[in-house]
Amino acid sequence: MRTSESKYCKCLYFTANALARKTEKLAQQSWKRVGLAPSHAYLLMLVLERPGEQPGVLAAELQLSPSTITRLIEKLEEKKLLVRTTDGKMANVYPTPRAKELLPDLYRCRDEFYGSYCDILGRAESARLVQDMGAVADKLVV
Amino acid sequence: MRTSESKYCKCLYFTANALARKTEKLAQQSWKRVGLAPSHAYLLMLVLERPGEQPGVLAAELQLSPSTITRLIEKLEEKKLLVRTTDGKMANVYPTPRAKELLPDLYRCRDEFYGSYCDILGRAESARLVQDMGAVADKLVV
DNA sequence: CTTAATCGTTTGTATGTACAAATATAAATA
DNA sequence: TATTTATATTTGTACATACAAACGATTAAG
Repeated sequence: MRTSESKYCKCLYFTANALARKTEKLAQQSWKRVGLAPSHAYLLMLVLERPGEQPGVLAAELQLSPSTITRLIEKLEEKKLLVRTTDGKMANVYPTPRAKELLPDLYRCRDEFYGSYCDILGRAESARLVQDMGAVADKLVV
Repeated sequence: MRTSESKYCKCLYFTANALARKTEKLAQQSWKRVGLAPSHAYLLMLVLERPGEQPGVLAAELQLSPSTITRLIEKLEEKKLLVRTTDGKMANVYPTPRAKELLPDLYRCRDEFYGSYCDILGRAESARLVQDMGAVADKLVV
Protein backbone atom coordinates (compact mmCIF):
# COMPACT_ATOMS: atom_id res chain seq x y z
CA MET A 1 0.00 0.00 0.00
CA ARG A 2 1.22 3.46 -0.76
CA THR A 3 1.78 5.73 2.19
CA SER A 4 -0.21 8.51 0.63
CA GLU A 5 -3.37 6.41 0.55
CA SER A 6 -3.69 6.70 4.29
CA LYS A 7 -5.24 9.58 6.12
CA TYR A 8 -2.47 9.21 8.66
CA CYS A 9 0.23 10.14 6.18
CA LYS A 10 0.03 13.68 7.50
CA CYS A 11 1.28 12.67 10.91
CA LEU A 12 4.95 12.70 11.76
CA TYR A 13 4.51 9.67 13.96
CA PHE A 14 3.22 7.50 11.15
CA THR A 15 5.42 8.83 8.43
CA ALA A 16 8.64 8.58 10.40
CA ASN A 17 7.85 5.05 11.49
CA ALA A 18 6.72 3.90 8.07
CA LEU A 19 9.85 5.27 6.45
CA ALA A 20 12.06 3.66 9.07
CA ARG A 21 10.41 0.29 8.53
CA LYS A 22 10.83 0.45 4.78
CA THR A 23 14.44 1.53 5.13
CA GLU A 24 15.04 -1.30 7.55
CA LYS A 25 13.63 -3.78 5.09
CA LEU A 26 15.73 -2.46 2.22
CA ALA A 27 18.83 -2.66 4.41
CA GLN A 28 17.99 -6.19 5.51
CA GLN A 29 17.95 -7.28 1.89
CA SER A 30 21.37 -5.79 1.27
CA TRP A 31 22.93 -7.53 4.27
CA LYS A 32 21.17 -10.83 3.86
CA ARG A 33 24.17 -12.09 1.88
CA VAL A 34 26.44 -11.99 4.93
CA GLY A 35 23.71 -13.30 7.23
CA LEU A 36 23.61 -10.23 9.44
CA ALA A 37 20.94 -7.74 10.39
CA PRO A 38 21.81 -4.15 9.48
CA SER A 39 22.33 -3.08 13.09
CA HIS A 40 24.66 -6.01 13.70
CA ALA A 41 26.56 -5.27 10.52
CA TYR A 42 27.04 -1.59 11.36
CA LEU A 43 28.22 -2.40 14.87
CA LEU A 44 30.64 -4.94 13.47
CA MET A 45 32.05 -2.48 10.95
CA LEU A 46 32.46 0.10 13.69
CA VAL A 47 34.34 -2.34 15.90
CA LEU A 48 36.53 -3.38 12.98
CA GLU A 49 37.41 0.26 12.38
CA ARG A 50 37.96 1.02 16.06
CA PRO A 51 38.92 -2.19 17.84
CA GLY A 52 38.92 -2.10 21.64
CA GLU A 53 36.26 0.57 21.95
CA GLN A 54 33.93 0.50 24.96
CA PRO A 55 30.26 -0.40 24.69
CA GLY A 56 29.18 3.05 25.85
CA VAL A 57 31.19 4.71 23.10
CA LEU A 58 29.76 2.34 20.52
CA ALA A 59 26.28 3.13 21.80
CA ALA A 60 26.84 6.87 21.42
CA GLU A 61 28.29 6.46 17.97
CA LEU A 62 25.41 4.32 16.71
CA GLN A 63 22.79 6.32 18.59
CA LEU A 64 21.54 3.28 20.42
CA SER A 65 21.15 2.67 24.13
CA PRO A 66 23.91 0.85 26.01
CA SER A 67 21.61 -2.07 26.71
CA THR A 68 20.89 -2.45 23.04
CA ILE A 69 24.61 -2.53 22.33
CA THR A 70 25.03 -5.25 24.94
CA ARG A 71 22.40 -7.29 23.17
CA LEU A 72 23.97 -6.79 19.76
CA ILE A 73 27.40 -7.74 21.09
CA GLU A 74 25.98 -10.93 22.59
CA LYS A 75 24.65 -12.00 19.21
CA LEU A 76 27.92 -11.20 17.47
CA GLU A 77 29.82 -13.12 20.12
CA GLU A 78 27.64 -16.13 19.45
CA LYS A 79 28.63 -15.86 15.80
CA LYS A 80 32.32 -15.66 16.79
CA LEU A 81 32.69 -12.24 15.23
CA LEU A 82 33.35 -10.22 18.38
CA VAL A 83 34.94 -10.76 21.79
CA ARG A 84 34.70 -8.75 24.97
CA THR A 85 37.36 -8.24 27.60
CA THR A 86 36.44 -6.85 30.97
CA ASP A 87 38.80 -4.61 32.90
CA GLY A 88 37.25 -3.19 36.02
CA LYS A 89 33.94 -1.58 35.24
CA MET A 90 34.98 -1.06 31.67
CA ALA A 91 34.63 -3.51 28.83
CA ASN A 92 36.42 -3.52 25.51
CA VAL A 93 35.15 -5.00 22.33
CA TYR A 94 37.39 -6.55 19.69
CA PRO A 95 36.76 -8.18 16.35
CA THR A 96 37.83 -11.77 15.77
CA PRO A 97 39.92 -12.85 12.78
CA ARG A 98 36.73 -14.25 11.31
CA ALA A 99 35.26 -10.73 11.43
CA LYS A 100 38.32 -9.27 9.75
CA GLU A 101 37.91 -11.69 6.88
CA LEU A 102 34.33 -10.57 6.53
CA LEU A 103 35.12 -6.87 6.23
CA PRO A 104 35.26 -6.61 2.42
CA ASP A 105 31.90 -8.35 2.19
CA LEU A 106 30.48 -5.94 4.76
CA TYR A 107 31.64 -2.98 2.74
CA ARG A 108 30.17 -4.49 -0.38
CA CYS A 109 26.81 -4.83 1.35
CA ARG A 110 27.00 -1.27 2.57
CA ASP A 111 27.77 0.02 -0.91
CA GLU A 112 24.96 -2.05 -2.30
CA PHE A 113 22.57 -0.58 0.22
CA TYR A 114 23.65 3.00 -0.48
CA GLY A 115 23.38 2.26 -4.17
CA SER A 116 19.93 0.77 -3.85
CA TYR A 117 18.39 3.83 -2.28
CA CYS A 118 20.35 6.26 -4.40
CA ASP A 119 19.06 4.44 -7.47
CA ILE A 120 15.52 4.90 -6.25
CA LEU A 121 15.73 8.41 -4.88
CA GLY A 122 18.65 9.97 -6.67
CA ARG A 123 21.92 10.72 -4.98
CA ALA A 124 21.34 14.41 -4.29
CA GLU A 125 17.74 13.93 -3.30
CA SER A 126 18.52 11.26 -0.75
CA ALA A 127 21.42 13.25 0.70
CA ARG A 128 19.10 16.20 1.16
CA LEU A 129 16.42 14.12 2.86
CA VAL A 130 18.91 12.47 5.17
CA GLN A 131 20.25 15.85 6.17
CA ASP A 132 16.77 17.23 6.81
CA MET A 133 15.80 14.26 8.90
CA GLY A 134 18.99 14.50 10.89
CA ALA A 135 18.40 18.17 11.61
CA VAL A 136 14.87 17.43 12.77
CA ALA A 137 16.02 14.55 14.95
CA ASP A 138 18.49 16.93 16.59
CA LYS A 139 15.80 19.45 17.37
CA LEU A 140 13.47 16.78 18.63
CA VAL A 141 15.62 15.72 21.57
CA VAL A 142 13.11 14.77 24.18
CA MET B 1 23.59 13.05 21.93
CA ARG B 2 23.03 15.01 18.80
CA THR B 3 22.54 13.06 15.64
CA SER B 4 25.08 15.17 13.79
CA GLU B 5 27.87 14.09 16.11
CA SER B 6 27.83 10.65 14.59
CA LYS B 7 29.59 9.65 11.43
CA TYR B 8 26.57 7.56 10.63
CA CYS B 9 24.28 10.54 10.29
CA LYS B 10 24.85 10.42 6.55
CA CYS B 11 23.14 7.06 6.22
CA LEU B 12 19.45 6.77 5.52
CA TYR B 13 19.25 3.67 7.67
CA PHE B 14 20.50 5.44 10.78
CA THR B 15 18.76 8.70 10.22
CA ALA B 16 15.37 7.22 9.47
CA ASN B 17 15.55 4.95 12.48
CA ALA B 18 16.83 7.62 14.83
CA LEU B 19 14.09 10.01 13.79
CA ALA B 20 11.45 7.35 14.19
CA ARG B 21 12.66 6.52 17.69
CA LYS B 22 12.66 10.14 18.77
CA THR B 23 9.22 10.67 17.30
CA GLU B 24 7.99 7.56 19.07
CA LYS B 25 9.30 8.87 22.36
CA LEU B 26 7.71 12.26 21.90
CA ALA B 27 4.40 10.60 21.06
CA GLN B 28 4.64 8.30 24.07
CA GLN B 29 4.91 11.32 26.32
CA SER B 30 1.81 12.86 24.83
CA TRP B 31 -0.26 9.72 25.30
CA LYS B 32 1.06 8.78 28.70
CA ARG B 33 -1.84 10.65 30.25
CA VAL B 34 -4.38 8.16 28.91
CA GLY B 35 -2.09 5.20 29.60
CA LEU B 36 -1.84 4.13 25.99
CA ALA B 37 1.03 3.63 23.59
CA PRO B 38 0.74 5.79 20.46
CA SER B 39 0.00 2.87 18.16
CA HIS B 40 -2.76 1.67 20.49
CA ALA B 41 -4.19 5.15 20.70
CA TYR B 42 -4.26 5.64 16.93
CA LEU B 43 -5.91 2.28 16.38
CA LEU B 44 -8.48 3.09 19.02
CA MET B 45 -9.27 6.45 17.43
CA LEU B 46 -9.61 4.79 14.05
CA VAL B 47 -12.02 2.21 15.40
CA LEU B 48 -14.02 4.91 17.16
CA GLU B 49 -14.32 6.78 13.88
CA ARG B 50 -15.15 3.68 11.86
CA PRO B 51 -16.73 1.11 14.17
CA GLY B 52 -17.12 -2.40 12.79
CA GLU B 53 -14.17 -2.23 10.43
CA GLN B 54 -12.19 -5.38 9.70
CA PRO B 55 -8.65 -5.97 10.96
CA GLY B 56 -7.27 -6.08 7.43
CA VAL B 57 -8.74 -2.69 6.62
CA LEU B 58 -7.38 -1.24 9.85
CA ALA B 59 -3.96 -2.69 9.01
CA ALA B 60 -3.97 -1.05 5.60
CA GLU B 61 -5.07 2.27 7.01
CA LEU B 62 -2.40 2.33 9.70
CA GLN B 63 0.26 0.83 7.42
CA LEU B 64 0.86 -2.05 9.78
CA SER B 65 0.78 -5.76 9.13
CA PRO B 66 -2.39 -7.72 9.94
CA SER B 67 -0.61 -9.65 12.64
CA THR B 68 0.44 -6.44 14.33
CA ILE B 69 -3.17 -5.28 14.29
CA THR B 70 -4.23 -8.53 15.91
CA ARG B 71 -1.71 -7.92 18.68
CA LEU B 72 -2.84 -4.35 19.22
CA ILE B 73 -6.48 -5.40 19.34
CA GLU B 74 -5.67 -8.04 21.95
CA LYS B 75 -4.15 -5.42 24.23
CA LEU B 76 -7.07 -3.06 23.76
CA GLU B 77 -9.50 -5.89 24.48
CA GLU B 78 -7.68 -6.56 27.75
CA LYS B 79 -8.23 -2.92 28.64
CA LYS B 80 -11.93 -3.24 27.78
CA LEU B 81 -11.66 -0.62 25.07
CA LEU B 82 -12.39 -2.81 22.03
CA VAL B 83 -14.38 -5.93 21.24
CA ARG B 84 -14.20 -8.27 18.29
CA THR B 85 -17.02 -10.20 16.68
CA THR B 86 -16.29 -13.05 14.31
CA ASP B 87 -18.49 -13.80 11.34
CA GLY B 88 -17.12 -16.52 9.14
CA LYS B 89 -13.57 -15.73 8.18
CA MET B 90 -14.15 -12.05 8.79
CA ALA B 91 -13.84 -10.21 12.05
CA ASN B 92 -15.24 -6.86 13.04
CA VAL B 93 -13.86 -4.54 15.64
CA TYR B 94 -16.00 -2.26 17.78
CA PRO B 95 -15.26 0.26 20.50
CA THR B 96 -16.73 -0.24 23.96
CA PRO B 97 -18.64 2.49 25.81
CA ARG B 98 -15.52 2.96 27.90
CA ALA B 99 -13.60 3.78 24.72
CA LYS B 100 -16.24 6.27 23.64
CA GLU B 101 -15.88 8.11 26.92
CA LEU B 102 -12.15 8.28 26.32
CA LEU B 103 -12.41 9.88 22.88
CA PRO B 104 -12.11 13.53 23.95
CA ASP B 105 -9.00 12.69 25.94
CA LEU B 106 -7.54 10.88 22.94
CA TYR B 107 -8.08 13.90 20.75
CA ARG B 108 -6.50 16.10 23.36
CA CYS B 109 -3.42 13.89 23.40
CA ARG B 110 -3.26 13.94 19.63
CA ASP B 111 -3.48 17.71 19.53
CA GLU B 112 -0.84 17.95 22.21
CA PHE B 113 1.45 15.72 20.19
CA TYR B 114 0.92 17.69 16.96
CA GLY B 115 1.45 20.86 18.92
CA SER B 116 4.63 19.60 20.53
CA TYR B 117 6.39 18.90 17.29
CA CYS B 118 5.00 21.93 15.53
CA ASP B 119 6.35 24.05 18.38
CA ILE B 120 9.77 22.56 17.89
CA LEU B 121 9.89 22.43 14.10
CA GLY B 122 7.41 25.02 12.98
CA ARG B 123 4.12 24.15 11.38
CA ALA B 124 5.13 24.61 7.75
CA GLU B 125 8.51 23.01 8.20
CA SER B 126 7.10 19.87 9.77
CA ALA B 127 4.38 19.58 7.14
CA ARG B 128 7.01 19.77 4.43
CA LEU B 129 9.19 17.14 6.06
CA VAL B 130 6.29 14.79 6.59
CA GLN B 131 5.32 15.12 2.96
CA ASP B 132 8.89 14.49 1.79
CA MET B 133 9.22 11.43 3.96
CA GLY B 134 5.91 10.10 2.76
CA ALA B 135 6.95 10.53 -0.86
CA VAL B 136 10.21 8.72 -0.23
CA ALA B 137 8.48 5.91 1.61
CA ASP B 138 6.22 5.48 -1.39
CA LYS B 139 9.16 5.20 -3.76
CA LEU B 140 10.96 2.85 -1.45
CA VAL B 141 8.42 0.03 -1.66
CA VAL B 142 10.49 -3.09 -1.42
C1' DC C 1 -20.89 -31.90 -5.34
C1' DT C 2 -16.34 -32.41 -4.00
C1' DT C 3 -11.82 -31.03 -4.22
C1' DA C 4 -8.60 -27.36 -4.75
C1' DA C 5 -7.16 -22.70 -4.64
C1' DT C 6 -7.86 -18.40 -2.14
C1' DC C 7 -8.59 -15.02 1.34
C1' DG C 8 -8.83 -12.98 6.16
C1' DT C 9 -7.23 -13.71 10.60
C1' DT C 10 -4.56 -15.49 14.25
C1' DT C 11 -0.53 -17.83 16.36
C1' DG C 12 4.34 -19.04 17.00
C1' DT C 13 8.47 -17.13 16.81
C1' DA C 14 11.86 -13.68 15.88
C1' DT C 15 14.04 -8.96 15.40
C1' DG C 16 14.99 -4.42 17.08
C1' DT C 17 14.92 -1.53 20.74
C1' DA C 18 14.62 0.70 25.42
C1' DC C 19 13.71 1.58 30.50
C1' DA C 20 14.49 0.52 35.08
C1' DA C 21 16.85 -2.09 38.26
C1' DA C 22 20.84 -4.75 39.48
C1' DT C 23 25.94 -5.14 39.46
C1' DA C 24 30.32 -3.88 39.76
C1' DT C 25 33.75 -0.70 40.00
C1' DA C 26 35.96 3.74 40.47
C1' DA C 27 36.12 8.38 42.28
C1' DA C 28 35.12 11.78 45.71
C1' DT C 29 34.31 13.20 50.15
C1' DA C 30 34.16 13.21 55.01
C1' DT D 1 40.34 4.98 55.52
C1' DA D 2 35.31 4.50 55.39
C1' DT D 3 31.40 5.93 53.16
C1' DT D 4 28.95 8.06 49.72
C1' DT D 5 28.35 9.16 45.02
C1' DA D 6 29.02 8.55 40.30
C1' DT D 7 29.88 5.70 36.19
C1' DA D 8 29.85 1.57 32.93
C1' DT D 9 27.75 -2.42 31.92
C1' DT D 10 24.46 -6.03 32.10
C1' DT D 11 19.97 -8.19 33.12
C1' DG D 12 14.91 -8.53 33.49
C1' DT D 13 11.16 -7.18 31.30
C1' DA D 14 8.43 -4.91 28.00
C1' DC D 15 6.96 -2.59 23.64
C1' DA D 16 6.63 -2.34 18.58
C1' DT D 17 6.61 -4.89 14.71
C1' DA D 18 6.77 -8.59 11.08
C1' DC D 19 7.23 -13.18 8.63
C1' DA D 20 5.80 -17.66 7.99
C1' DA D 21 2.77 -21.12 9.15
C1' DA D 22 -1.66 -22.60 10.77
C1' DC D 23 -6.51 -22.10 10.78
C1' DG D 24 -10.99 -21.36 9.15
C1' DA D 25 -14.19 -20.09 5.74
C1' DT D 26 -15.27 -18.89 1.08
C1' DT D 27 -14.96 -19.30 -3.79
C1' DA D 28 -13.66 -21.62 -8.07
C1' DA D 29 -12.70 -25.67 -10.82
C1' DG D 30 -13.23 -30.20 -12.12
